[in-house]
Amino acid sequence: MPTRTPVRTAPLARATIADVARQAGVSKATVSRFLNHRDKLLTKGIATRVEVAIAALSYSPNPMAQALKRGRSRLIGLVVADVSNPFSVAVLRGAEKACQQAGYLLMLFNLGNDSGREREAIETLTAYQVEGFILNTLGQDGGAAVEAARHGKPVVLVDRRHHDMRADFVSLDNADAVRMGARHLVEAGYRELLFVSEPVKDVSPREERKSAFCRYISESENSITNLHGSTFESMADDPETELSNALQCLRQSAGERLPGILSSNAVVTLRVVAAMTRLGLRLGTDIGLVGFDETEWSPYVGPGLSTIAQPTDDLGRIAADCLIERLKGLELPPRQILLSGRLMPRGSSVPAPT
Amino acid sequence: MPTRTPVRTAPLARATIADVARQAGVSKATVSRFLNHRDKLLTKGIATRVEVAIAALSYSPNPMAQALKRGRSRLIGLVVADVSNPFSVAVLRGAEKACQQAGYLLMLFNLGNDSGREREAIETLTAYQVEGFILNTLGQDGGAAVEAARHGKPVVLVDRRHHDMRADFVSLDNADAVRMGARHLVEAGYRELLFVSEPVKDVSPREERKSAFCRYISESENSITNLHGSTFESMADDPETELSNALQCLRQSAGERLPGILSSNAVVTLRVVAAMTRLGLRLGTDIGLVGFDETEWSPYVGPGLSTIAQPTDDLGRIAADCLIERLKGLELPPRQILLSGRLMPRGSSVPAPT
DNA sequence: GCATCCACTGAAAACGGTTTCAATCAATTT
DNA sequence: AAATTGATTGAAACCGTTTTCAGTGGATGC
Repeated sequence: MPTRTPVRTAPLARATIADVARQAGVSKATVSRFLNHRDKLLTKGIATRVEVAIAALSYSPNPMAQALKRGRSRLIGLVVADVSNPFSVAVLRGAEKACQQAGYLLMLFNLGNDSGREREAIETLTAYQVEGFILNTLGQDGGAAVEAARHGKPVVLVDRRHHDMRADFVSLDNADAVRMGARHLVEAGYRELLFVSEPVKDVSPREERKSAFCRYISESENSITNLHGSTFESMADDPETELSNALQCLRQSAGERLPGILSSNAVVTLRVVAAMTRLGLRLGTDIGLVGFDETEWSPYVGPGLSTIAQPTDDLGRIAADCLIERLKGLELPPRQILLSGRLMPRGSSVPAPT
Repeated sequence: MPTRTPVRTAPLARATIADVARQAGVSKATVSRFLNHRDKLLTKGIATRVEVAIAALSYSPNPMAQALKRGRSRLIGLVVADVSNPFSVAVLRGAEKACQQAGYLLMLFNLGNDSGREREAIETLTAYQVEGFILNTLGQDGGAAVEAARHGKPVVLVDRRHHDMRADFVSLDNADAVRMGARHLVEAGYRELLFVSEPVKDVSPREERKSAFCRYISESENSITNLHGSTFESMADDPETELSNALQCLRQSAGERLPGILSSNAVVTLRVVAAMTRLGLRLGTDIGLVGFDETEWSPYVGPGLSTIAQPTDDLGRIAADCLIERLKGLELPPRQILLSGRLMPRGSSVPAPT
């Protein structure tokens, strides 16, 4: 079936409000009033005349001109650390849906893990008159974001916190999630625990997860016999061999204890899996593994990866909703919204039957 | 270390060209000339006066106003079938990089696999005066895109073709890639071949891959003894059980031949893996598998997934470059750019040693 | 019957840029 | 020395909206 083509040939240039006014025999002001206050202000007869003119020309107002005049653009800026990170994509999807429902459009800026471009991102987006920001950024240079906030644009932070900024913050409850993962490993029988993360630097979720892990260990050392924990940050230059070494060390220091790993996100998890594969170690039986971030492939690598699923769609949606509330004029001290994760136990945290 | 704050307090409202003109003691026109024709037209003294005024006010022109006046927005619309598809994301990354280098900004519209929103996407994007489109869409309703083209906006198609549209087209060389994958299975010893795809409908890459598969089979039946092939499209409602049944059938009709599967993209691949896991079948030894789309997790599911890697970054980059060339005024009949894939052989296409 | 009020509507001024057109002025030509 | 030229610059119009301000008319109050 061929696609049906419109009956009239579409106008080559978009119709403007002046065209509509002429067609309806009214002034531009009247057309504008029809659009913005519907028929509250207009005589019935005139209103319908405008209506048919609009339909006839299939007119829709130029958002650029609207933005210029009213200073509002119906645009929301989303700055994302790395689109190839499934977490960011999931947040994007959630935020997008919420924005569309509220009549906003998302303008995406991907940092590609290049922290230097954070300022550039925010400046570009402000130039396009975005009304607010959803930031999931590297945090190296909070300056730009602070400046945005000072320009009066509301900001919502997702996952990555900036302590020196007064802004809403939406995130996984990292402390709770870490506890959940670690406790699961312990209950499964693993006693020599290792937390593996990318370089912590100042990236807030990494800090929080790492310190929550340390806290869990020191809190549990007394009640759980033979428990031991340590942490490892893979360096940027050669994570492969480093990680292999770390795993070897882990097994040595484990002695007769079962070693188990808590990895701080999906890419780290994959690196751990890679290292174990290289070393010929079996997931679960040789080393237990629980990783942050549930993905569609988690069930199928090795015996299944145990993960801590983040409510990514909710995070994105709630972030967008927060922002939109602020745009509607909500005045409130900065909120902090923490959502809990969900443990997805699978084969990678099941030790060999003794 | 605290973030350094600018010395002067930043202005609450963005500086306008009028502010700069006043500060420099010149007219708006002069400032505009400085911005657009640099110092080609201006006296040295005036140019520097404008320059310092701009720096002092940290002025940058309002893109909305520019877009309104010149009718060009430095915006490119990217419509994507589904951001959760890693292929789309990879294309997005490539396109984004190319756009940024050329001074364009990408405006993303995600269809979320909802074909009904294709028209909405294009209309929204044209409303924002995007100068051109990169389309990776469902193809159900090419009408909107055709209309966009008629409005004079250049369009580049990625991966999904619309036969009734005269536009540049950038894609994987599907026929070649299918041949590569199928031949690999055959050379590994698999003889009962099954091509698994999502519903083909009118989605061009699915069509192309399916028909290329059939062509390969019929061309090779003579030269390769005992070769047999068939195809399967998973339906929308219950792909799980259907696929399980299909696999059972495959093994039955295989007889003593080794069964092998060619799957049409990453999500199908994962479904196949899931079905095999449910049925207790081993990848490679029980059924061979080669799947379209390389991902970072391919090496780690089962014995490693054999894949056909698409040059996704290149696809995105080239698409963007094509579009930008058109925007610069290049007049040429529609081009068709096909890039070849790369086979990544892994354990899932290695039969058990006999 | 005339002044007052109200409800609608149109003309015009913004918004922040770009571009055309005209004006100025120094330098050159005659 | 007067006229012509060319290079710079400013004033004003315009892009497509929204919004203020003023004006029109009919309905009401006396």
